[in-house]
Amino acid sequence: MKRAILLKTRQVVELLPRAPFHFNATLHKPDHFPSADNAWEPGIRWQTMRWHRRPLGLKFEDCGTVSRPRVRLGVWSKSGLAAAELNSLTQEIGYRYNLALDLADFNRRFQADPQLGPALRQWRGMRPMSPGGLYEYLLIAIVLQNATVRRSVQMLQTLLEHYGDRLKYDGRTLYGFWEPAALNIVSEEELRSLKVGYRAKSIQRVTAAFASQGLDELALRALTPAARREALLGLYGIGPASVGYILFDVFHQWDELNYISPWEQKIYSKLFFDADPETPMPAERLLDLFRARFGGYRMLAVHYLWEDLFWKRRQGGLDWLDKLIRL
DNA sequence: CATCAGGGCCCTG
DNA sequence: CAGGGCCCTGAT
Repeated sequence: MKRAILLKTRQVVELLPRAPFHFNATLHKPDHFPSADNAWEPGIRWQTMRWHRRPLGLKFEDCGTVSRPRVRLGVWSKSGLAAAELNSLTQEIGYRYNLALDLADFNRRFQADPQLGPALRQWRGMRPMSPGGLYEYLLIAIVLQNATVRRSVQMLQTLLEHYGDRLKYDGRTLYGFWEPAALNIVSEEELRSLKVGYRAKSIQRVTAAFASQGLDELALRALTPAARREALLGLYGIGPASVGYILFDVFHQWDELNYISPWEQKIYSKLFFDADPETPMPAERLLDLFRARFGGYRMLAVHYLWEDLFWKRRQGGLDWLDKLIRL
């Protein structure tokens, strides 16, 4: 096992998200598969992150309320960040966790929706979030493809163990994602030996896009949605399902919902039509419903109901859902 | 034991 | 634009 890197310098920043802000429903997504780059307990999330090549350990602590939100962010590093670095890091975290997102229009518009209204009240102030950058998300999307959840978990774990950093901070040891350049020199054979299968080629080519072709996440943020989609679809191994997730989670396109995969189709059919998962509604019919009911915020609306469902699943009793997830 | 499909995507015809 | 093939794994 790799030796752990000790992140011994801690710096603290106070974050003030725009109210309303729901700490736990923002900082923990029960539908995400578990991975060793983060940990959560109510009121606290630990998350590793690489910023300007430095491996960091983050700790978010809830120190406020939904209407008076305050988050203490601990930043652990090897030797401390300069003020400008800490500042740019804080900006980026604000972006990735949508801390400044104004939900007023969204909340107003759907408060009376018989299905969405109650979820908006229960999870008032929840935002989507994506702790990693585009590169990390692409890797996660690739290991999700055509695999059961358990296998996806295994593939990411193996990749983190082989190419990531073991980071020790705040009494925990978590893995940090590798720098694309560090993986760019690895052969397809070596990757295949880690049992990622045919995904090895996608991993290599996506990594090369960052490490040697200069793909720039910030530049993609500045593109129009259509150009951004096209650029992402141009990446080898990235198709409509992965792009849909990325445009929403990484690029914050709240109305992005144009593709429904078969397993999601079953869940949506049950949620919105109470249909038996064995005989789901046609995906087109679901998409029409979303357009009509949630237009402008299609995926954000569905995100609230989806998270609500997966929080409920934690309490147990959703056998039909457990069967569809098959951990 | 063998067979099969899974939280897709690429490539071919 | 439909359909076959792809790595591996656990379920059947």
